[in-house]
Amino acid sequence: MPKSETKPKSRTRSDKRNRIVDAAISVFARSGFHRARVSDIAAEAGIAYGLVYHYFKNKEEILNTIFEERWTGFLEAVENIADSPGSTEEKLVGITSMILGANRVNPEWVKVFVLEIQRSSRFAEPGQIRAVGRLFSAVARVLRDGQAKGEVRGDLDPDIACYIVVGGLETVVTGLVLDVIEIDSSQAESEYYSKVAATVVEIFLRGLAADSRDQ
Amino acid sequence: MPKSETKPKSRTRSDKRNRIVDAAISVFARSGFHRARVSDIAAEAGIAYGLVYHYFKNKEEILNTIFEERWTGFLEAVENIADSPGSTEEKLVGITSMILGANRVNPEWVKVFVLEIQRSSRFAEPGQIRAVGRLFSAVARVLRDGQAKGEVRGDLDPDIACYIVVGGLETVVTGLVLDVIEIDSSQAESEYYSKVAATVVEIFLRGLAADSRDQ
Amino acid sequence: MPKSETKPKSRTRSDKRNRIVDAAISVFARSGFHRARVSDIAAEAGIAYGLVYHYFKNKEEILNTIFEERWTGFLEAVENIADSPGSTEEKLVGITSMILGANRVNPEWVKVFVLEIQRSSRFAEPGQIRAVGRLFSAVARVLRDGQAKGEVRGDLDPDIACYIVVGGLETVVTGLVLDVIEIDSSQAESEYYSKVAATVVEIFLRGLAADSRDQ
Amino acid sequence: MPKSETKPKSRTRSDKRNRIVDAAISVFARSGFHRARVSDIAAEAGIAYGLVYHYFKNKEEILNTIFEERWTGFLEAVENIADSPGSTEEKLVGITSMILGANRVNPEWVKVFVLEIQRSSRFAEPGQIRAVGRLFSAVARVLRDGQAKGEVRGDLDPDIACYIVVGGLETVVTGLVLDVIEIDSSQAESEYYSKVAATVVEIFLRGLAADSRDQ
DNA sequence: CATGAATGAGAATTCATTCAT
DNA sequence: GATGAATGAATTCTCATTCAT
Repeated sequence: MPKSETKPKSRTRSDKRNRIVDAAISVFARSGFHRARVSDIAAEAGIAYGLVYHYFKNKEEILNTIFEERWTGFLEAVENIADSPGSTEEKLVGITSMILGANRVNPEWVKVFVLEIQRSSRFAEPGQIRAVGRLFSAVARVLRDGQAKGEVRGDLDPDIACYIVVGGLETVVTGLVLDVIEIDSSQAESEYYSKVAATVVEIFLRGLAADSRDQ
Repeated sequence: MPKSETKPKSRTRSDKRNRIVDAAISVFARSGFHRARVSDIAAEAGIAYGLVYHYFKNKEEILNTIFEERWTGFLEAVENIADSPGSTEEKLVGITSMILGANRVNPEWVKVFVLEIQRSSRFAEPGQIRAVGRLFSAVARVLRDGQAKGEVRGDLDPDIACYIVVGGLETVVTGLVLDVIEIDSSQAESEYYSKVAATVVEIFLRGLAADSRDQ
Repeated sequence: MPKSETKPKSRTRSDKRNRIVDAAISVFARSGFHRARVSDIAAEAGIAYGLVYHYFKNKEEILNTIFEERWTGFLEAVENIADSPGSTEEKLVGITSMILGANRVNPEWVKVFVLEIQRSSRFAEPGQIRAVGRLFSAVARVLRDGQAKGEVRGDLDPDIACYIVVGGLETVVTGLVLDVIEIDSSQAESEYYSKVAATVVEIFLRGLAADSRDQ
Repeated sequence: MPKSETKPKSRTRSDKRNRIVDAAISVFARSGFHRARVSDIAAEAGIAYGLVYHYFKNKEEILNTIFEERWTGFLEAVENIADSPGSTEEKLVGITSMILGANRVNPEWVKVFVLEIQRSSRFAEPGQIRAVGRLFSAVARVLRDGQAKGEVRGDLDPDIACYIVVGGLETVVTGLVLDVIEIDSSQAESEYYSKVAATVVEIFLRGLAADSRDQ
């Protein structure tokens, strides 16, 4: 066989697979999971659509893969922060920055996670609810630790409060994802994100009320 | 003959139409918009397949109708509270209670709104983004008014803060909708809702930090 | 019965019925039989569409009615000409004028006949083929009579020739119906029709060849 | 194992596509475009339902394809004759024979063209009206050239006369297609066609009138 | 590994027709 | 006669998934 070209045909295996996952993220972000066609994903990845079925059992498994492979890494980073020795405020700032940062670096990924994975029945499925639940748990743990250290009020239920923190953050992110929160063009984007992060944590920690600090 | 009770028959003309909308809410809540079949809705409503198309142009229009006819009423109630003469705290408690209450009275409606309408392309459509935006705006107005009255810190941007408030609330509601927030069986459900409402408003106003009050 | 108003409620019966037929002609001309909805016809007639089924068994029967009630009258007029004592040329001019005239007076009717009734399987249905056939037969009779009188060449088969005459005419009419034959704006419409009629008969009688007359 | 004869399998890639087109012609000829179901076409072609949509966007596109792919070839043959150096009579005989011959060789194709494509809105669509118009134009050109050469009377408008020629021919073809023109069983079919062709051209050139030649 | 032709279950939608009022 | 709500069969079209090459 004269097929001895020097083409770098190595790591072909996971190369294509990753391209499929990346393409799926783009397409899911653009069209949503249900509207996305497997052929769209293949076209975006530049491969034949039959190949998708070499790497994935079906369309749903792509979504699961996005979730498991990418979310898990993200989650571990969050849990690292949650279980670090810092103060509650430091931890919340860290988690908030991480989430907002993810949105800046890879908004499509966040969009898919926020709009597709979390929703639908998947949210309620054991495997994933546990995975999503880990985020809530991490935040709840931060709060509980804070209570133990006297940094967080003891009269609040951390298992409820964590929903407020994660949900508040998520909606801000959603607003950014959907371009509903308008970014003042007079300020650099990165500055705006800093401002948002500061606002978010400030509200969670010190609250909206004027008297809470002034008294 | 006990036939005298089966008699009323078609009374309000839009009797069937309402039954379709109600059925759609149930089915959408159960299966999600995409998975829901028109035939499911018809079966749930106890009417024939084609009648759905007598009243609605297509499946999507049912979703829009749910949104327009029911969300608008809800929104007006929220705006009434926002524009009432009460204190910021009273208003936030009012709005929070209203949202949590809606979830208690008609959880399917909230589920459809939270999981279906808000998502999909609809969230981004002018008409509806504006309608959804009205909720955010109403909360932002409450905060701005509070700033003017000195009840809310002046150093926070209400247009960002409103996302945190609405989002925090929404996620709590979602948690309740999806039964992820477990309700301690030792307490009555209604008591639990009160506790949740109090916690939510407390966090938004006074924050999580212990020192914010103690100092 | 106190219903003694002086409203001219007489001939109501066929009044509505005729309105349905007229409306159907318009709608069929506009959309074609298959695309035409019964509700379109009812709307055009200004009545409830259930009423259509009072007067007609189904949609097809409306088409048949148009055919039978209107075509028959037209056909009798043609047959009258065919069986009149005039010369062959006079008869052909008469028939041609009648067809072109019908198109001027009621183009929708002609359009429906040309495009809908004659086509489709109906052309082949016994009842109608006979009725359509009567037109061909009438023309064939004119030609046969002409042969007997020595006005028409005896070497032509009238049963084939009649197709050429009717078909040539019909296509001219179709061209007019579809506005494919453009009418020179410099001449009045009525003059144009006269010119067309003259051309048609002239061709049928004397042919296209220059030498046929010149010799 | 007798499997060696079932082997050929997919050869030309567009093998199936052509089978769909051929099947569609048969089904359209049998049932008409509107009555024809896509499933009928698939069954006739011996392929799966969905494959039709692999090759064609929708049912209408099949009709368009029949038109474009087959009509164009036919048209070019007609135009070749029209633009050849022969006499007017030779050209008309050539075109007539071509049309009658097409009907003998592939009556279904002619039937679909005559009954389906030409009708419906298609006749009025720019692209196709132009294509159909090319047939009329070709005949008009033959007549105009004949006038220039003194073979055709100069007092006739070729733009009207061409409708008569094409239309006369078409109706004869339609009569044959629909078996309304009965073929005398005493003569061979091919002879009959010759007779029809001769009659048609004879009428167009020399006309029906006895005196046109006798004088 | 790759390809994309082939399959067919599913779902939406249309609309002629019936029927209770 | 008149109305239009109600019915549901019929069809088109989509697209995930399989499979032969």
